[in-house]
Amino acid sequence: MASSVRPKLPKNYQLIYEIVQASGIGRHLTPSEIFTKAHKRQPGIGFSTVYRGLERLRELGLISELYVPGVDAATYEPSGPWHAHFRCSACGAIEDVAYAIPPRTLKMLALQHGFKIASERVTFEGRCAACAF
Amino acid sequence: MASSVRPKLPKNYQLIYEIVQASGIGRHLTPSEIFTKAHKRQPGIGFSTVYRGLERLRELGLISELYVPGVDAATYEPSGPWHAHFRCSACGAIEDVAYAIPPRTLKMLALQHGFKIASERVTFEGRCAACAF
DNA sequence: GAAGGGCTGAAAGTGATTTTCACTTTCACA
DNA sequence: TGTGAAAGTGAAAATCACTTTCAGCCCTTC
Repeated sequence: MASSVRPKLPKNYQLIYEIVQASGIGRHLTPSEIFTKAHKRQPGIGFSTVYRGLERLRELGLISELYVPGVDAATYEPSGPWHAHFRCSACGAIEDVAYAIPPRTLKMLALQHGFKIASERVTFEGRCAACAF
Repeated sequence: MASSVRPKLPKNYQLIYEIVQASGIGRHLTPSEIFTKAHKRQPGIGFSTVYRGLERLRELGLISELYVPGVDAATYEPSGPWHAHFRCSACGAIEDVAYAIPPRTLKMLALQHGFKIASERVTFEGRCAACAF
């Protein structure tokens, strides 16, 4: 389905979506970075539109939002398979990590505590390869 | 060691520490809640002192900081054994969950990616027992 | 072609956190 | 016990991310 038709998406939202897509999985953009990029392509676009767009796209599941401790802005990335994130406490880089908590474990925890788990967020912190030494 | 001597801690920081301790593991306080409590015991204490104290205590590893998506203030809890957190998307409650990613897994991931993991944060989201139905 | 809903940008508002600054307290050591 | 340096302090202002509001525009639908 790649860049399949999405006829109902207002063009500004489409633009935002493209920007986040273009950044690729593994890059993580803050709203203001997105705004800057969007503004280049569409001068006159407003801040609020970017926020609204991000919210909408998130609702639609097209992008996902990510809160990383130590970064006070939310960051966005294209939706993709579940994965964890790693943040280097030295250089601040954020890396994707192919890891998800096993479904069996989730089920067990949910059962134990009596709640329903809809999503999980896993973030590691430490030093990346470049800063590790 | 319980409330062991910590001769080097300025008394305001000590106070903050006590407040967070007193809240107990599993309770999660925001800086402004902490400020309010501190202010009762020590009228005249300033906001900045609370923030500074929290920062210091965190550096010392005496308390831990927790960012929960959907809550825009940081929250603090006494340091304790590693555990995950669960946030109910309906009522906003935050629960502790006794879960940590197995050390073996961490080691493997670290090896794979070439970084050193110092800490992990795991947050689940969904509906708590009360809201699940 | 008119009605109505969704979308828009600008600007003001909100609330958490950080910074600044001048003053006070604490501490190590002579 | 005196002394200077370093650390801690509170108030207020600044910053920063984000949200809300509002009046106008555009595009679809009838």
